[in-house]
Amino acid sequence: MKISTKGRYAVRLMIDLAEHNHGEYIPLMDIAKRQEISEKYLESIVSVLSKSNLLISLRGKGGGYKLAKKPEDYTVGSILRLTEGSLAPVSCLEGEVNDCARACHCRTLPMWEGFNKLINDYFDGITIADLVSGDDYSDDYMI
Amino acid sequence: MKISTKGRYAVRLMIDLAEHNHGEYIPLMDIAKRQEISEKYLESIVSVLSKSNLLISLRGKGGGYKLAKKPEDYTVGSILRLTEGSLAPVSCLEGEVNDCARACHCRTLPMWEGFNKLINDYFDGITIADLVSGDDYSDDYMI
DNA sequence: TTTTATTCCTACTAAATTGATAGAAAATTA
DNA sequence: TAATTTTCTATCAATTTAGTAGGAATAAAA
Repeated sequence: MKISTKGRYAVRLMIDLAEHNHGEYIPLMDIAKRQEISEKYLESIVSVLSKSNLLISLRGKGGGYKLAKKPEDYTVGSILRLTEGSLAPVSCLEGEVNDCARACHCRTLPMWEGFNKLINDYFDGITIADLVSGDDYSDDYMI
Repeated sequence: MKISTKGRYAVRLMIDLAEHNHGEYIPLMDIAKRQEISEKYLESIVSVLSKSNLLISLRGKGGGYKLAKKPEDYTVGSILRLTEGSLAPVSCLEGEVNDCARACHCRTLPMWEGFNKLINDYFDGITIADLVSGDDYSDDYMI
């Protein structure tokens, strides 16, 4: 039950972009160096964010990436759902409809549904703006 | 970010044992058939629960497994932590101390700590007794 | 005592996922 | 035209997940 590096690196990348959010495009290499993450690996992560228009990109000299919105307009949930594929804790909750044959009499389904809601609500309640400040907001994260 | 079959099957196995909790030992094959899970695979899961004394086992004819405690005395959290290895959403929160070099200035650590607490509190608030009844308790699971 | 039923133990394996790496094409600016 | 940067396609090693196989040990019953 782990958040993969894809999701974790994506959040760090978004925080980095928010902390250097001065209107200019920021080359991926700068972020990779600051975050100590391989540029090549970061590339595969940033491409997902870019294709979904969470970021604006520009090729060539002077190019790079910048935020498409204000830091407070990105929830961590939206970033993780994109990069992790889904935040559902069990695969039967991934789609719109639950096509598991056991669903109608499953003893554990309500528990997983409750957990699923808990996860999504938690991460949808945190924005990138909440994370850029150096303050420790841990108390706020505990419901 | 998925709960593996090990954890999910373990919970189903415990529910099955609770639903057939009449003092007799229950052979693993019976559970495997009812739950439609391979007996051989269930074996590897039940051995963890048995070694940790969550279950009482008896070999030979008339043998099998039965609960060591009342269903209401097993939290889902204790079962999942055992079978999943840990419920920590990031590896740096697995041990007693966080030995990640980035920990002291990590922007995301408080968020993961809050999430970690949320997960453990949620599953520690649900017992096997809560799951054996056919009623839909989903509202209770939403905090 | 033999048979039967069961857990317990060790080892193995296929498939999927994770976490990358490599090389080059396309675009943009200077 | 040169330099810089994103974008695209392909590949790959390590790890985890999910499951299988065979047999030894144990206990009860016939």
